[in-house]
Amino acid sequence: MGIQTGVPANRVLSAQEFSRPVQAVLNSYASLNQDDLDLVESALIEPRSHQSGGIVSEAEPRFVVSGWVAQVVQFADGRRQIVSLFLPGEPIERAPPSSVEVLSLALSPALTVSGRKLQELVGHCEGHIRAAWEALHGASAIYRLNQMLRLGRMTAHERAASLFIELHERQRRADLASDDHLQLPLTQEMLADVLGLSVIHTNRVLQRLRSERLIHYGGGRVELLDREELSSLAMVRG
Amino acid sequence: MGIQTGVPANRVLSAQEFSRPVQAVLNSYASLNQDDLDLVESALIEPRSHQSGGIVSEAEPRFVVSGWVAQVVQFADGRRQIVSLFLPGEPIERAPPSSVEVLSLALSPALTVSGRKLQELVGHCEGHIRAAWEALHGASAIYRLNQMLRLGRMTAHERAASLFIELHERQRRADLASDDHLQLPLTQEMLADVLGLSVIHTNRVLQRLRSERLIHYGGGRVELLDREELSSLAMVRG
DNA sequence: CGGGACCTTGATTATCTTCAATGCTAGTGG
DNA sequence: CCACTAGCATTGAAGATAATCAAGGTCCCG
Repeated sequence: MGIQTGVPANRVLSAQEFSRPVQAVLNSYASLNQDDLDLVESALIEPRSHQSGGIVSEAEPRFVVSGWVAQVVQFADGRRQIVSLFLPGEPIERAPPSSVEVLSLALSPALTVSGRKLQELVGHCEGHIRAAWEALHGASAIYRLNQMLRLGRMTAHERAASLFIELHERQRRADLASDDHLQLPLTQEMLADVLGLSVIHTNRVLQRLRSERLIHYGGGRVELLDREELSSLAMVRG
Repeated sequence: MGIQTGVPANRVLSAQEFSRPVQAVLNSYASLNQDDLDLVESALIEPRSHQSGGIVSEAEPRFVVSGWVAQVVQFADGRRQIVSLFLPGEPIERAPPSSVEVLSLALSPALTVSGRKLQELVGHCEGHIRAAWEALHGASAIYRLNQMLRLGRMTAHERAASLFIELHERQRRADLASDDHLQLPLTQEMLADVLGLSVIHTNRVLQRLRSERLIHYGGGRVELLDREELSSLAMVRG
């Protein structure tokens, strides 16, 4: 084997355990009945665990179960851009075969499962689960669009607000966030690579958001103190 | 009918005429035989013409035949971002159903055709035309990635170089560009909205590229005077 | 000739990056 | 327990990059 793309999860994990976030996300798009939930649980196979910084194979469709995965582009001169993030419950997209190398990396210790079998089974289904599957895969296009708008036309301050609002919503779908908290297992350097900013400026932007009492930041979590204001910065509305 | 999404082309256009760029682009991905070319010609239907600034319907898959089409996001405060461009021969992507409104607009007077029938026919095909169809639709993911990298990590100077290199390559596929020229039917304001820059800065970046003798610019065309240097700015290599 | 769309210029300000240090905390080995 | 280290967060100062403001200029077209 050439590149390390994760190892079979050594601890025995119950299928129930690692299918929960995927179930929750699907359910958030179209409510699933017990049969659907069982289908998901039975179809998610081959858990693999990835060390922080490890490459996640894109050879087959995989879902993130825990930890965060990102598509990263690294330039020759050291600049790096995180093109998209994949959170627990979300499918890891295949990178386009491009002139630049795009790698899917685990940003923290992570666990993924194969969605190959689920994809097949859902292909033969109708109804809610099919709709949920399609909405789930359509969502990544929305996140990409948001990311494009952040990088293209928003100020640093707005970018951070927009990202936090989006990440919060995504985690709510996976049932992994409370009303006003979200997990953020990223160093400021990684955050900078998502936002398209220098680490130092990222740090100052976070400080400003804190001093404006819009967020609490620290310990790998963010608390949204003023969703109104953050949303308006993110231009979700006017 | 609510929104004007183009009118049936009034002049009688030969199918040959408006299928040429699509044939050329497909052929650039996997060389087509005469049967394939005929298939494309016979399957492209319902030409519609769009005035500059007109909305292009995304209700069904359409190809651009002439003129440029763009996906545009407009913010409440006037900021605008062109998220992606569609050149002659290329398929217009469907925008994700998102919280922000994304419109496909003709940036110049444009002509489009429906690819509905072609999509169906290719679905039953094997071989080169199928491969070409898939490569064609995969290409848009690459262009999106390039756009993301431009906006995220490149300087204004690099962004412009990268865009011109990309547009030149895309036009070459459609057989619409010579070795070192490309069409650029955009005002500097539109260019600014693609590059994520102010109009004024865009203007200065163009001047710099001219003064460095990397391009000639004007008359809706760009001449690439130093592809080596432009490519290296675009970080296609080193 | 007047108007409008587009391009260009200079001056000023804001935003963001870079460079160079410093602090903090957790882990490691003596 | 105490250096010692490594990774991460923070700070200040300086400088580059890009936005904004305010005019002009050009060209085309009615």
